[in-house]
Amino acid sequence: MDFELISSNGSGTNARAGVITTDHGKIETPIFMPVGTVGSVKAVHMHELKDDIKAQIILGNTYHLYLRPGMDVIEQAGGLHRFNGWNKPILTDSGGFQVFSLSSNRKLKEEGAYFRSHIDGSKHLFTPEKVVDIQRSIGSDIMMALDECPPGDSDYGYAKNSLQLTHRWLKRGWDHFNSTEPKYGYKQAFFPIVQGCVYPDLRVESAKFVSDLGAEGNAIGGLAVGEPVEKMYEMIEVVNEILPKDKPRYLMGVGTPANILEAIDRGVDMMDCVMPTRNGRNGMLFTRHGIMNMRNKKWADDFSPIQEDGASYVDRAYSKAYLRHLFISQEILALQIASIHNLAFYLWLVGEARKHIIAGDFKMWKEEMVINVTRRL
RNA sequence: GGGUAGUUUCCAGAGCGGCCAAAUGGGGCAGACUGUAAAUCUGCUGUCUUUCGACUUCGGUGGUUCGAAUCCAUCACUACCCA
Repeated sequence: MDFELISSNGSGTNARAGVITTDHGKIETPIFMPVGTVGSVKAVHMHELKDDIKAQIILGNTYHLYLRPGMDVIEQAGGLHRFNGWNKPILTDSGGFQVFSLSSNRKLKEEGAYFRSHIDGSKHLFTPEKVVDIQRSIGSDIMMALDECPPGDSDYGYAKNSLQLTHRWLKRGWDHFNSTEPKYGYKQAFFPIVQGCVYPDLRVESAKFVSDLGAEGNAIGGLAVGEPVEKMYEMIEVVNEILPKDKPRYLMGVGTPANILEAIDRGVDMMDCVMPTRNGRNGMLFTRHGIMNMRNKKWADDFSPIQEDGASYVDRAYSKAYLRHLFISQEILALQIASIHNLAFYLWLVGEARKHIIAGDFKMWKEEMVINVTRRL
């Protein structure tokens, strides 16, 4: 994996534009990465992902793919790219987020995280090494370290202990990564993850620890997990002050359109989030003019296009009234339209951000766009 | 023409003398959702009131009772069965 910085040092902003090159193609940053947990971006076909949404990289999840269909199937398929038909870059999360989201089904020990499967209750152990092995089998272009993602309201003591465990795991995962080989003939990168909750000194310590590994890219985790949004922005600033400038920075699991713009402003290059797909399936549409809840009655007789100047063909192919009807009728097409729309918007948003970074007027454009995308329509 | 069952808040449907403004489901209205156990979850859904609470409702009318959606009489209507 290679990262080329094309533009940075804009006035009043730390925003950067760059290009990541992987064996499955290039990624223009800043980039938003649609989430395809079990190997599928929910409700969206691969051709829509490529041609309509213009996704450049998608996510998969180690925990979910390991449980189902299992590594034997993925390996027989020749890796996830061949299995799901996505021949562009794939990044896999390690299962670290499931340490957080499935906290009632897991137990943390020094050796790793013991999970009970949410599917059948069976017991599994995820170690930092095993998670690397699984991601080797999946064949993701970028794999993530196993970490503990503590809740946003964790106290300092918990955060400190958690961070130390994450760092010990990180060292083990990194060593294992460096002593193993890819299975499918193309290169894989390993991203370590900065933790430390909302405590600047822990974030600084973690950012230094992570930077010292010299990985090809670095991630910021443990944000947007319940802490105030201003804390999140502060932590991004603290961490990006330390993370190497010549490596991509990946802010994990963020966020709203406004969050994304603010993160880019603070020097983040990569982001992912379930929000455009999940909230889309639940009737929420993000646009450059504001947010629409498509189930609201006010759209019932609004026959104007979903978004006249939208980034996807669905924006002009269907009306607001029709999309509302589909949601109210619980038609599966509603979920497809909303998912395509939201993802296309997210990709458009980061694409525009990139243009404005290169043009040098990102800051001004961002200030205005943050107001627009936050508005309720 | 005869018989039987029934008529409850938007719909379906509980309720069988006080704990009923009335279960439950649906529908409706709104909200939430941030490295996906989510096509999910939450709230509201007679009127008035910020709350407490007050008021008007269970086909119509008239009774019984301290008290009726619940018991009685009668009228109207609906469904099914037999002619």
